[in-house]
Amino acid sequence: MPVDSVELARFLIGRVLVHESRAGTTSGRIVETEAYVVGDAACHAFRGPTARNRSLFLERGHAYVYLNYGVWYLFNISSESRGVGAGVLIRALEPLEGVALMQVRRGSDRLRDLARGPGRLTVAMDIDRRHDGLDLCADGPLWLGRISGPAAQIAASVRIGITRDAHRLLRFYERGSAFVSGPARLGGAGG
DNA sequence: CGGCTGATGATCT
DNA sequence: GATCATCAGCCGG
Repeated sequence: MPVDSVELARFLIGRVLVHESRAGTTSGRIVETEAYVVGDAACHAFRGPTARNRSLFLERGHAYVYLNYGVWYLFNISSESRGVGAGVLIRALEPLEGVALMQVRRGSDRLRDLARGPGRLTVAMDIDRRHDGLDLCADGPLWLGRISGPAAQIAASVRIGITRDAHRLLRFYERGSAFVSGPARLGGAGG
């Protein structure tokens, strides 16, 4: 696993996220991420640890899950050494296993929309605060698997939905994927 | 497809 | 009391 937050954000594109829940197993291929780095005013850890964000300060590879807008859980992976607050937001998955279960959880049959967007993917995968702080590289219900499919062509853009440090190109996604969230016009930079 | 808006509640100041 | 790392639904072209 890369030592740098931006490297991790790129490294995660194409890898599989698996949740083995009581209701069944769901998994998806990560197609979109955003890095929230050290010294980044948009990062929740920017002002130091709190009860909510403490998982960002765990060794890289731990889950940070928080409630956004009082409605949606957003799933991140801590990305630096223990004591350093930074992480990678998982923004979209291409559904692999457990599509039928995802459809039930999401209340929708539309494959493309099941896990396209950070709030949708936690619903489809049934990820919430119970998973906050889990080591995603250890034995457990939620874990990171290997690369799925051919090597992805990765593009970069500005991050979505933030106002501070908004100009930085810290969003990464698989070029051409139908499962990437956000307006298409944000695409185009890098590769 | 792009643009807009209300919902909604934990968290932090 | 302000601030959100969003989403579904609605509208116009």
